Amino acid sequence: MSSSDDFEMEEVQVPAAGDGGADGVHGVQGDAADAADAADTTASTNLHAASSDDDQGQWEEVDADVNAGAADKAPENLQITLDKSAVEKTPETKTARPKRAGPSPEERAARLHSHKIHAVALLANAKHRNKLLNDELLHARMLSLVPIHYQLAFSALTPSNIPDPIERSRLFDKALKRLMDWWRSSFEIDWSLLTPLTKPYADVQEELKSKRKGRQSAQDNDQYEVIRSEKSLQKRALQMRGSRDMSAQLFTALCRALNVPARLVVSLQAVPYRVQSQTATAKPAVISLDDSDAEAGTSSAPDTRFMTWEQRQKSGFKGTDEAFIRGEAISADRAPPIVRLSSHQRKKKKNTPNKSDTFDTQSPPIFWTEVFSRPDGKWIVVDPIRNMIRTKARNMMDPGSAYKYNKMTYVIAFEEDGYAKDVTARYAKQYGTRTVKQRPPTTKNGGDWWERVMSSRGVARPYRLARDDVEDAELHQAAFSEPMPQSMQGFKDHPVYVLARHLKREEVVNPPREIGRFKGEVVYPRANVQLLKTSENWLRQGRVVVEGAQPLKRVKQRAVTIGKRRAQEAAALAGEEELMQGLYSRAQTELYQAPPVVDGRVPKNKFGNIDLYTPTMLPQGGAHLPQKGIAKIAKKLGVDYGEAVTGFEFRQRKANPVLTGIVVDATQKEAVVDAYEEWQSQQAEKELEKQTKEVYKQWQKLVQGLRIRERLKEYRGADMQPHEQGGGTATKKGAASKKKDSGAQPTPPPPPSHLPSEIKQYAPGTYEQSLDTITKAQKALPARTRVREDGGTSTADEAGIDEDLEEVGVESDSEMQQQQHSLEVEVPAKLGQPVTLDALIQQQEEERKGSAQKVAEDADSTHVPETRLRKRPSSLKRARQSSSENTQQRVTRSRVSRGGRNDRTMENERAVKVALEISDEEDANDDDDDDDDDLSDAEVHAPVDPSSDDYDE
DNA sequence: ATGATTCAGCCAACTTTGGCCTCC
DNA sequence: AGGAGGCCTTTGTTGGCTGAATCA
Repeated sequence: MSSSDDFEMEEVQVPAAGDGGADGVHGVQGDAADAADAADTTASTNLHAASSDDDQGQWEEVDADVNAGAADKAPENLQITLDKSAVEKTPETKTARPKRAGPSPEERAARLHSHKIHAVALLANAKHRNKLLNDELLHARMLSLVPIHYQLAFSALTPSNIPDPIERSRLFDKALKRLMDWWRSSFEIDWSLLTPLTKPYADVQEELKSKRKGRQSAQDNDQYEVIRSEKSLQKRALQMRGSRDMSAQLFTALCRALNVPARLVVSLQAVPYRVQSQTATAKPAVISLDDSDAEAGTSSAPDTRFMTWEQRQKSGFKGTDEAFIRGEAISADRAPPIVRLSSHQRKKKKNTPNKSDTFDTQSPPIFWTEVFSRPDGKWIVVDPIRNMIRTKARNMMDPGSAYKYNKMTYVIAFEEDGYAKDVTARYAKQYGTRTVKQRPPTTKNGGDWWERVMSSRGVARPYRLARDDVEDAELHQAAFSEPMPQSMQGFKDHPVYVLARHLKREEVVNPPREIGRFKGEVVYPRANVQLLKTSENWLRQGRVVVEGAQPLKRVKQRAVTIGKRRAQEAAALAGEEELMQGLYSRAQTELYQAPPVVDGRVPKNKFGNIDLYTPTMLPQGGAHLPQKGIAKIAKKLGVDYGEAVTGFEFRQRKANPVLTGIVVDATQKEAVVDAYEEWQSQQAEKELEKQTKEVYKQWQKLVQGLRIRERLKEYRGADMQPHEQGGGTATKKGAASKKKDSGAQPTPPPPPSHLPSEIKQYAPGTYEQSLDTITKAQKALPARTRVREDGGTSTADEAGIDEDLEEVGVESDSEMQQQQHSLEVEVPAKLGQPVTLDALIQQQEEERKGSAQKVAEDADSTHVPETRLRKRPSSLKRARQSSSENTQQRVTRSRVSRGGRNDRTMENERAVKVALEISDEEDANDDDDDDDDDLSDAEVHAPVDPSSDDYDE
């Protein structure tokens, strides 16, 4: 799909640039078509899409040139010439690569993780394989194959037999050599078996993708040598046949069987995490082919890279092993993928001089053996297949840049005891220049990932042997005796050498000892590179620059804060040169010694506080009390203190000190802390007291309101809703019910909410007063309410209020606290949730009664019950919410009381509910969301919901 | 052909002592 | 009225890295 976009884009652009040459246009299309084949992945899609802007820019530039030239020349001529060049140039730049083609941060991370996981998995695999090699039966079987005199040659090499270590060493080598010869002639390498070499990341992704799709991977497991247990090894040992890797492994086992300490060495072929850069690696001629594969994720299946040696023979590939491993066989064997690979390139490769037509086995292996020479006290490398012993290990095993799919990055040696050691330095040709740089870089805080892996439990030997020290020294020597890099890139991040140009802003070579020159530039030892900091930064580390020290380097000052910025601007205005700041090395600093506390006086800085970036900065005789709010106490006590600045926060280009407690005279510490703790407990008490008071107050309000209500009821002698009469109070409810009940005025006995006429018998002021009180009580209730979802109904709570009223006064403090607690747990969000089942049941109960009454009073209004039904839940809900102070204990009691419910309690319940309902409606504006069916609301706030009028009649 | 340089894009480190509003 | 304390809000610049393109 992206390719069609590209296609269109090209077609539009070419004419836009003028009457382009036919060849040029064709070229563009062809390339676009190639891209169509290639652009399978979204990544490449994006890359192509991203490139369009750049292309456009180029075209625009061309146009500008046309215009510029138009003044001098005839436009026709111009169009032709410019167009030609433009067309020739554009496809090149376009298809070559978009300008910005680096992997996304996500892909970068994925690559890095893949690399790490792969490396660790390979390490674990090798560790396991190494363990299998210790199998005693395997050893016995192998020994049974080895002629006895080979065995005796080793066992005879004792210091008592041959006292001269040199002679012993010579004989050891000789015995080893003979063993190798025997092995080479006896063990048959099966070249048809695959060795898992490294692959480009894109190839791995491709492979995974096809696996996910369920497609059978072209390279099946039977192409690999599957080792399931020791038995598999024993079988191959008896057959004396297997892969080249198996040869190395079994030879290691054989050495161990012969009581010669032997290591299994493996070069881990982890998927590279870096994008293969064209310039970064020395690439063989096939590179354009391979790269296109990698980038576009196309065609050539990964298995081509792993063509077996047998396949290779059939294919008639005549190149060298090296060329074969590099993947050149692909071009000879398979149909070339759709990439631009000119034929002369392929010919050239085919014409590479053949070393031999037979399979030469000189390519570096993935597995090999190290044998410990006791007479020398050293590990020596052996490769029976290539008949190599004690050869310069670097030249022997490092595939260098010639092998694209055999990369030496981690070389690990597993000893018989299962512990591993990184011996890469012994084998890598360019350890610092190349090999180490292929590993994930060390992070600032996380340290060296690979070091951590290699020092982890089960990998590194927890104790050290004498030979470890010898070897470490040797490896160190190997790493540091590496010749100087031959390129500028080689010096970058080199562990041994450094050029001045690669120094970072805050780095300096001190002392600047010259150890060589590279293209006229002085080469310094990396060991002499020092990290510098400004004096302020050293202070943040608890150090100060010693007096008289001269900065080792001066750099431009960074102006991040407004203050610094202004200072710089002022300096610029004054014509002064840029503000510079000096950098100092750690050696130029000393530990900061704060002025001591004298006579209880804490020394302070110019801001009136005390710098305490590190614990070492605490003044002598001082004590740091980090408690929050302790400064107030110290002040009250009259103790001198300084607020401790432990860091800074940056906001809006300003640095804000982070104050963490105070510093006081150490002798005052206890007094201040005691006072602080005392104050804290007082505070806690106060807080509790306050809360308790508040709870009492609220209860008081509620109880008062209800008592007033009770009294009103007594006045009336009936359970009525005086306020519903409407009149001067004009509550919403009243207004609503007035309208509703207008036709049923004379009908006795009316339900509480529908008897406006009787209200007139009471003095309106009394009603208002009582209503007001109840409303206030209601409002005073905490905002956080509870909606019970368990078995207990909230209406039961309300029913129980009357009984509970008597108990309120005797609630103990602990119960109060529990109330507080339970209140805190409740989630206000529940306010808006639907009514519970209990509430619905209750509501239906109400409904039954209500409709009976309603039928009596308002025979023709069939909508009313429905209205009430719709209205009830919200009212109930609110009522329930309002009475939320009821604690768990109270609820329990209420449930009990529900059992003995009589008419009177029912009445009370209803009364409470209605009362609460009314008061709620007084400030019910925010309830509109859940009460979309609230009739009275609709009437009072007229335009809220016109449709609700329909329910009215 | 190879390596050096340049460029673009991106990320992460660096920076290092207020001011306003509310509550008590 | 005044002081204390909480809250506001997370920048902008640049060094350094990577990879591609271009130059030598």
